[in-house]
Amino acid sequence: MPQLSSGGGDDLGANDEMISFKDEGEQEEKIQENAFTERDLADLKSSLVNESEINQSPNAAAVRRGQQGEQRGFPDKHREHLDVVSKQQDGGMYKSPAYPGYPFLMLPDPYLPNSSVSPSSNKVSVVQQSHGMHPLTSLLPYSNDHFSPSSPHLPTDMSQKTGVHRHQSQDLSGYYSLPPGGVSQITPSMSWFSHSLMLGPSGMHPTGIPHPAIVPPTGKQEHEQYDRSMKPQVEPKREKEPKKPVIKKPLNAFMLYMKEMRAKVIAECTLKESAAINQILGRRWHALTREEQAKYYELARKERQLHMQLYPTWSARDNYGKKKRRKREKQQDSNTDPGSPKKCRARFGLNQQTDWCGPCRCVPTIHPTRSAAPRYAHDSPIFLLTPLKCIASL
DNA sequence: TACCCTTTGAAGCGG
DNA sequence: CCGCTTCAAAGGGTA
Repeated sequence: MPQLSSGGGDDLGANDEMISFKDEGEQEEKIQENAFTERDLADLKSSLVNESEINQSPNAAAVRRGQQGEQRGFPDKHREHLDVVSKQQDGGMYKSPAYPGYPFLMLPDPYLPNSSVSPSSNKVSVVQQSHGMHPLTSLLPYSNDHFSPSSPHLPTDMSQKTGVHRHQSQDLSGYYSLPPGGVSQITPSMSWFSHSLMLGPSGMHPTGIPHPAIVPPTGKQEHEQYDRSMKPQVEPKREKEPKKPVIKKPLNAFMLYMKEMRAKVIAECTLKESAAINQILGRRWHALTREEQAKYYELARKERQLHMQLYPTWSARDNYGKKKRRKREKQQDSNTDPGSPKKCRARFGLNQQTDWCGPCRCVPTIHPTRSAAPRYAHDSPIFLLTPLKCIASL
């Protein structure tokens, strides 16, 4: 349990981190709260999953993955629960002084011309709640940050350029507010893509608006994604033979969290190495309260829904093999020797961890067994006995 | 230049 | 169903 580890078990992390965060006091507060809210969060996450599983959507999203029984929707019962959460988030965590240091409140409103900008937040998504916009939407890489009419990233001539009437711009104030009838009902705010769910031959959104998840199939694509893909590009070259763009995976909750918080962590600790930053972010992620995590889970879920709507035929498998040989493959190769500490959990089982090798017991992240990832949010390691306990026991 | 590192979560695959 | 793998972001580090 991360909360446990954050209370005392995370000492290891604190030691090796050698960094003091501004939200330490805040975290202590959270720890107390977490002591009795873990199950609530589990329930919440479970409900999020259930919501996605129960409500069948008759539209393209359902068509896309209906065959695999994937179901993303919102039964009213659960949505009410979500609404409560959402209200708590909107009115609570974003406004309440209980989270004085929460970055969202510290970030300037990007739509205010004189708004001061965080020194290192140029690239980070900015969450803002004013203007009737859902406070979470701007975390979405392909949300208002790119589509808002006042966004500096938006090529104002895009619609002219592409001949697309972007009537949806104003409606994006609530793109991800879920319709009463569930996801299957495309909200007016989502109608900007509902009129044409089918992708063009190139995978580009039919509107001509480059979806942030679409990246050029070049080698650089991995680092030229959401943000840059939205910038106006004068590229007569690409007219030649547009290769099939790569549609990236939608970001999960933690990725959204990282995307938002990276700049803050970098600013606080002056680290730049992403591996180290990500370690910190991972610990912070576990230290988040249930509301805070739920926000990102919900956001990620909505992003998946949007992604599903935009690319009904896309599959995560489409991007398999896009990257080069991975580290784990090499590890596997090196682990082919019989004495290797491979798959101890599979060999001995959870009940016989004493038989596990050292790496299996105490190296949670780099060992292959880490890949036994929870399949659903409610099975998040937060709520399960995870190798993190090894860290705490060291 | 290409890959590694590092994190969590989602999805796909194979047994 | 379970275990495992891959990919998603990011950018300094490394070969």
